[in-house]
Amino acid sequence: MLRNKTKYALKALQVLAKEYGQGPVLISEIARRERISPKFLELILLELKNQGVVQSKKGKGGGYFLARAPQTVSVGQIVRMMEGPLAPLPCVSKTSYMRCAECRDERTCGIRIVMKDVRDATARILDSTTLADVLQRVASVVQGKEGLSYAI
Amino acid sequence: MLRNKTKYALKALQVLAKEYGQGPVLISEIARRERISPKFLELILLELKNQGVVQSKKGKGGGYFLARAPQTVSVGQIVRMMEGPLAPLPCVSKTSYMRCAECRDERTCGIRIVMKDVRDATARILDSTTLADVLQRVASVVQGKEGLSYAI
DNA sequence: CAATAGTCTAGTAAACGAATAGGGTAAAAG
DNA sequence: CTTTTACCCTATTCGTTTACTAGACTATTG
Repeated sequence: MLRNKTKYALKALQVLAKEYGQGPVLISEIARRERISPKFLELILLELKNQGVVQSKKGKGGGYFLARAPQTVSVGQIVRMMEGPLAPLPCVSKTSYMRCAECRDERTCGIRIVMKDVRDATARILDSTTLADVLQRVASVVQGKEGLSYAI
Repeated sequence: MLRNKTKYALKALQVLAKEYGQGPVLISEIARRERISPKFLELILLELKNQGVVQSKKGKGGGYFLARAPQTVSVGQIVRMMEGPLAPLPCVSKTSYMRCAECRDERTCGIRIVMKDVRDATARILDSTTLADVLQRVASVVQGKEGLSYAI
């Protein structure tokens, strides 16, 4: 499960992607639109800024905006920033591999083999989906092109 | 990331799957083979027993054994038991759906659309992989049929 | 009955998660 | 140049979870 922090980061970036090229957006505006605690969101945006994903402007007319075009920011990048590796186990992570202390033979660890598949599938999806893609898929749903709902 | 508890549960079940049909295996034996704290493993096996995945026998010649054939126990079942839903967000879980409190319109939430894909991919892999499959894939690696290693 | 081996309840130290608090600093308006 | 607007940054709180550890209890076997 993703942390709230990660979910909020993605929601905020979705807003900034939508407003991309139209000047800065206030923290309070994002918070209002996504119903997130403004103070908590501030922390999150600050972290995204330190990671170089967004930029900010102070004073009147200030706010946050994407540092790069929405087509160049993948969901995978953001999730890794906020959450750490995508891999279900550290021993299958490509970006921050670590062996399991107790594992005798990594090569023949069945759990690892399966979890590597999961990691690869997750990475394939998240790394190939950009903020622009996300906006487009939302637009498709609104136009009734994509799956309308799904059974709980 | 999976918890140690989940990883240990899967490792223990892998051992029990290998020994399936050959009588009970001692907690201490599993702990030794997988280098897990025996006391912690005890708690985990107890939980698996209460969930009906394994059975036990007390006294001399006792130990734990699988309650069902390895072909009928999926990794997905075990992960859900120990970890909860596979879904990265509660609003895309099929087994324990819950809406996000702050979400205005779930249907047009971009994050949700992407995370639903991740959930589906994960579930497809974990629910279609049984303990027997895991053993077989390990055997394949030992025989040099499957990917020998992969770059870190 | 003694030895074996699982059952079950508690406890605990450390880390984590989700905020909240509040003063600091830069930029623009007047 | 001072006020207002907004972001900047550090610290703290508080409840929950994680990963164990301890130890007494109970059933089975020989």
